[in-house]
Amino acid sequence: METDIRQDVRNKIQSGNFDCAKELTLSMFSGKHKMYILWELRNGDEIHFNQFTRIIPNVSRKVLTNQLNELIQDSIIEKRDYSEGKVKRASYKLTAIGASLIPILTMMYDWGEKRIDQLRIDPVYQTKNFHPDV
Amino acid sequence: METDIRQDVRNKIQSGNFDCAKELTLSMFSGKHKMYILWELRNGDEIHFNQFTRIIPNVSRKVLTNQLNELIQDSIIEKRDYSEGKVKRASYKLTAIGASLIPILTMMYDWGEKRIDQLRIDPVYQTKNFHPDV
DNA sequence: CGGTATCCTGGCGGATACTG
DNA sequence: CAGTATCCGCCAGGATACCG
Repeated sequence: METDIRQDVRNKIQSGNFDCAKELTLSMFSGKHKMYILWELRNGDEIHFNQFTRIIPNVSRKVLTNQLNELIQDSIIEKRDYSEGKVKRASYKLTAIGASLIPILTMMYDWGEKRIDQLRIDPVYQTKNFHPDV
Repeated sequence: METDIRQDVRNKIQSGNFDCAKELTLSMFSGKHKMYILWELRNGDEIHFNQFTRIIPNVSRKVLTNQLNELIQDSIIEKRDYSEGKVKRASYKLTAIGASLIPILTMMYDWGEKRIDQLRIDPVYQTKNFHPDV
């Protein structure tokens, strides 16, 4: 099996199969906390590592590091290092490429908001879809 | 753990936490073959089950059924049953809600195409990002 | 402070065979 | 034809502890 969509898409591209445009885009933010990270960075602000750990509910540092590194590898964000001696300090912000992804997230945000409103108003969804066997 | 983003988002919404708009949207097409399915349906066409099995590379019927059913539960697609006697026949097409998702996929497609072009032109990505440790 | 290193687990998705 | 049923392997992501 391969559930790693990033690796999957990379392999396709490297082997000359470029028929995966949507999948490439999806793979940019399909990690569990990536949308959250990108959303926080959307204004162009720099955010420090420990800020993320405080903002994102229940992320371990390992997982956070991992998500950030993947975003860096994909040229979506970039890291700045402020370390002095033993005290490390790092901040992250969007690259130009990453910034170009924000409109998509905004559309997704809008779509989701509207859909949530529908779901709150129309209780049919609750019974018909949230409990399909009723 | 819970990697099931659909369930995750549902739980949030049902428990009154509506702060997951983007995640809800993402959860609509984060199954492995869902984007492919939606893309094929984007014109409003009806597509039969076995057409999908031929179009999508290497899907088992179980997985395909599963992806289709999740999309139905989420009111993204709807099923029509043509069965006569023992011979089953089913087709699937977008709902209005599903159709409203297509512009997002289109944006993702466009973004991915542009990004792929960049990657083909700029070999730096190959060394710097596809092999981060070089 | 900002990471690594280890170990572990739930569940997605694949393979295969059976059914109406 | 269009599914179920069953079994299984893999890996993202969580917990925890250590490091410079």
